[in-house]
Amino acid sequence: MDFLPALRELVRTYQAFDAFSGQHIRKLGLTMSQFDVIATLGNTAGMSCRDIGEKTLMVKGTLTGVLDRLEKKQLITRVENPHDKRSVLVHLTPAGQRIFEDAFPAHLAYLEPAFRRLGKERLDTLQQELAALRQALEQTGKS
Amino acid sequence: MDFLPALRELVRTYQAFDAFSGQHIRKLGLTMSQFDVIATLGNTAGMSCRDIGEKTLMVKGTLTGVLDRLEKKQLITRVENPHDKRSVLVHLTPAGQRIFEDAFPAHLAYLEPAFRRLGKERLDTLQQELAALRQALEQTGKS
DNA sequence: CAAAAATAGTACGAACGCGTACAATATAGT
DNA sequence: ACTATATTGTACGCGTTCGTACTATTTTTG
Repeated sequence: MDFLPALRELVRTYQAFDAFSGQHIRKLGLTMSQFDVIATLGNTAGMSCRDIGEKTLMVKGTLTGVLDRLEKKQLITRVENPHDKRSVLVHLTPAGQRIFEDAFPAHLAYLEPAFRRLGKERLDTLQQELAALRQALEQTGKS
Repeated sequence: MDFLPALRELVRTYQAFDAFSGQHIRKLGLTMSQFDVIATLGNTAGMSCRDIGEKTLMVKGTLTGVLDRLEKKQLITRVENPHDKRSVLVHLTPAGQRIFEDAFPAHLAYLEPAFRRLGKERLDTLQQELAALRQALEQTGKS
């Protein structure tokens, strides 16, 4: 079975999205990962690294570095979790909150036209087939 | 329009593939990028960096480093192109050729069961929808 | 309760990935 | 021919990504 074309298209499309999205975000002085963390942290009362990693799909080792740079930019703070001294709670600072309120809707508005071109139906189909492939990969990986 | 779920699935699926594929390739002492270059170079009489980059979707700056490491491993060589002194021709060494002949089919065989689970039809659909999304992204990026 | 196993986060090294700048060479335009 | 422009690859810095190892805490178990 010749799955290489589909595979190739997966990579190409992912990269196209990454380029398209990243181009906009870099203008705000952020990286995709940093933006992702800020978007995740918005409208929350603080999250552990573990939870952030789960949402953003970053492994914890990666997250440490991203948080370090966000902390240096004074967009987030790390405070000790009183209930579990192993973990920390990550919060947006007021400056981080401001970026969330400005940049997040702006970025959605930037992305929207591209996805609108596809239409809801095709987008749904795409999502389903992607999920099926992912499951196939994860299932095969286990066995 | 709520495109975030589809977007999220794109990223998750890409990462799932990357993890699944990379896991196998790392056992051969290669990285995905290195494997990609070797697979591209197999059955050719040598290619320029430009062409390799086009096939593997790496930007030239990235490629320089990957080629450096492959050269250090003595899997490729860089020879001057007599027709155009700006460019170099990248070849597989005999050792590189051996890896291509062994690892490339082995890796396809490793990937195949996962894709087989989806079936040809769903795979085709997936490819089409991905291509549509990519075009939408590229079109929107231009205008 | 004490030892063993799990969990949270950090530290670190290797490799990518991208943007920018740069040197060498080719190609166009005049 | 000569200059302006484009192309090829490298150099470099910043940030990400991953795997592995490690410390500090829970949590589980015997």
